[in-house]
Amino acid sequence: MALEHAILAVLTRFPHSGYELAKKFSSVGFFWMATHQQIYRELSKLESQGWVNFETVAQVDRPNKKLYHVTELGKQELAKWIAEPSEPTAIREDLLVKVLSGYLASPTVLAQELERRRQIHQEKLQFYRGLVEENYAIADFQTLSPEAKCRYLTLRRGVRYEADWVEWCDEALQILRADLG
Amino acid sequence: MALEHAILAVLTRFPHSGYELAKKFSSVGFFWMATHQQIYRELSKLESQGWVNFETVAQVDRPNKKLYHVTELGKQELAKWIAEPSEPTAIREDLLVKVLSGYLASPTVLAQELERRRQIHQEKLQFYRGLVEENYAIADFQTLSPEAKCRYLTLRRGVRYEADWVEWCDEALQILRADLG
DNA sequence: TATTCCATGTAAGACGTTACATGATTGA
DNA sequence: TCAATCATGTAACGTCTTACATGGAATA
Repeated sequence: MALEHAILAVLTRFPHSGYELAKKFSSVGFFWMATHQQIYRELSKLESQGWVNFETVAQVDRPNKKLYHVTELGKQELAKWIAEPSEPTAIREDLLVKVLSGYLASPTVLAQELERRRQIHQEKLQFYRGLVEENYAIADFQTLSPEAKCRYLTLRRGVRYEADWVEWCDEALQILRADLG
Repeated sequence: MALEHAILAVLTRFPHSGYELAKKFSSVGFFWMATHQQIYRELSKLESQGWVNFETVAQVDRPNKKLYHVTELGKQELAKWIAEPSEPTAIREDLLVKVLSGYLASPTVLAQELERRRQIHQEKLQFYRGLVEENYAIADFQTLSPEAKCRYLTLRRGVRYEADWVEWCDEALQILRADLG
């Protein structure tokens, strides 16, 4: 399971509350999706394993929060896990099932769905590209610290992923367009 | 849930036994992963909903099998489901969590993992490209039937997906290489 | 006045993974 | 003789999703 390790990875950079983690893990800007319920449950487990601990931070005009930190044990666990080989994530994509059997529905319906998906991916792509420009507008990536290189590479994966979807949607629409009459 | 619809989609083309479906849904050549236990469970559900039915086929020298067919009701359900909008699949990729916190491990370990992944994706890519050459070695895709177009497009998605991973692995290895000493 | 944001949780159910279970046949 | 293939399932457990629940502060 990588959710627990994804949380450790985020907490290694900065301490976060459950609420803050939940926002990160549900935003387009992140490559691991999880709901707040998953986060809170994992945090309890991580704490009972001694991989994280928390301090309660009192706040004025808003609820107090629990700020979680990674422990040394947590960092060791994360490093250990990184060294283990892992398989590619199984692909489970609704849209591909729909395209495979798309000839059963009207061509218009399928084309609309592809247009819609194209737009979603286009928006994510622009968001990611904005992050690249803001944070990595440099000529030589070798000047980055190892940590910054690692973060850049995950962002780069996001850019490629979304761009690839947009291009495929365009291909698909072009091939299906002739059937729209 | 798309597993039930993925099964309907496959059965719409040809009748399959649970065993045959399980092979398809666990192979590299398919874009929806499921174990045989999931398949058998879903088939029972689909049958009690009246979306599929089966005939028992007696075989010599090997166990009998249940050959499942889609019913009219099942086809209608599939067409209905295609028309509903669906969101992109949430990304949950171990490797990206590892890369994000990769600076905590030795650079060699991370590079090895990336090499390993590159090879996995390269193999899948070659497999998909082989399928394209075998089945769609044509100049004009407009000559394909709507059904064949749809099948080609899912395969095309696979080609793009694997190629994109390979290229990203190369980028990542190039950027991380300097830290390997 | 209604909605969103902050902040944390419980509970139920759907879905996915891993292990267990059987048994004949075919090929190395 | 050992492993793999064909063929179908049960059981237990782990993970994910969806709904329910609370309550003050800020904003529209």
